[in-house]
Amino acid sequence: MPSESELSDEFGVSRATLRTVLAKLAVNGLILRKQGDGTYINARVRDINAHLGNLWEFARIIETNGYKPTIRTLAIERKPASDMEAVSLGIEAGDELLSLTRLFYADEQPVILAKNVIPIPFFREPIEQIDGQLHIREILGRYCSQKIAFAITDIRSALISEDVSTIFEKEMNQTILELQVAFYSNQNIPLALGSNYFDDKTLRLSLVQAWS
Amino acid sequence: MPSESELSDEFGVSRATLRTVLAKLAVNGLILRKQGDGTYINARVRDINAHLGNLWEFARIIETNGYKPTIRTLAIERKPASDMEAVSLGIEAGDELLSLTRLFYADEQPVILAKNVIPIPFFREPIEQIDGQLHIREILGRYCSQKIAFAITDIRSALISEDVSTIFEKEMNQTILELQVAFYSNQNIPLALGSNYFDDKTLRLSLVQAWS
DNA sequence: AAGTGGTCTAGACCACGAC
DNA sequence: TCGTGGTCTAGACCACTTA
Repeated sequence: MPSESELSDEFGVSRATLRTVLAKLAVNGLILRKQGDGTYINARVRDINAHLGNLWEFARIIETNGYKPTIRTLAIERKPASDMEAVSLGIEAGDELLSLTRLFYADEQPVILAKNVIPIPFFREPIEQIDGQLHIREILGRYCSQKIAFAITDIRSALISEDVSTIFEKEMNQTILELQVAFYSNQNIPLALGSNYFDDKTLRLSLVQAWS
Repeated sequence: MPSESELSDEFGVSRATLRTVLAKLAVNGLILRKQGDGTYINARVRDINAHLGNLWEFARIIETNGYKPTIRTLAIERKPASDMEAVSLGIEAGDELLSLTRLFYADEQPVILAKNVIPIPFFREPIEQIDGQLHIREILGRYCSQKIAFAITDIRSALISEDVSTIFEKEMNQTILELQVAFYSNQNIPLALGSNYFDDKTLRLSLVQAWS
């Protein structure tokens, strides 16, 4: 790649500004930087699916695995919060939640079952109009005026449960990945929870870490 | 937290320098920054185990799960590269590898079985002297003069295999996490591979992602 | 020796939130 | 309105690689 000076000239910005951009590419390992040498594009990382800034963009993960992603909304409904959900969300058990169940397909094969819950009080608009194709980040933004600042994910292995095995058309005794996510605002308020069942026999879940 | 100006005064550095430090804390979600308001410490994230810059510091993960970590070296030996290893490492099948098998304990309970392989030609020192307590990064640094620039990890679920179930003292039919890692230099040269079997019933594997 | 990225400075203005 | 973080500039020097 061209040097920092050349690039900053080309784009008409200062070198400091350009460096902040390059730094963001570097933490994802998309470019490799060598002092005294130059900057190189990392082809190996370019084709990896989850860069852990977009771990929850399932459609993108499916796509980079080489499949055509489609999303089917299985259910949008109200339901009371369970004890565990209430604790995680900092609300009372029994408080109303919006529950959103969606199924992601890789080509025609169902591969990710995604269940999300959002406390009803966050909604500023009637929940009947929700577009099931949207990412949680967009749903929280559009309908709740909330912005996700960070997310904490627990990754577990599990035996496929009966309902999931039916949906995925897999035999029991198969294992899957369970991704339990909690999304928070920059006020540190829990905004939403996600329970995701990931068919890791069909899709690769790859993460990239880079060090400076 | 004090404002950027106060902190830069206190430490006697420019505000730009201070901001690069704060930015690193922010990508791990350790601090939350609000324009027009201030910077806040994120207590929720502080106690999480894997910040994905240190996903492979297993001892640290065990520690933040509330256990005392200990490492036992099961084997340090030479062995020929399998076909798959050869492809991943960009060498010929049959080329010699150093194979390092280690077992991580949480208190007295074995929880992570870590197998690593490094091509023998990388070593600049006799391999008999390797300290089994070291992190791969340190082993590659000290004995091979190689620095890890980035790593790609595949996360999978699996049924516990017979040997692992014996080591972990678990019943068969249990599931575990399989973490397949490849480490690369900033020349994009594969340096080492890791196959890690992670008892996710005992340890929580948590990841944090933060957005600006 | 020349060119690269890494670090740092001392300013400036803007967007935003709280008061 | 004031103070915050977000963005940006135009320079400087250093550490390092390559030739």
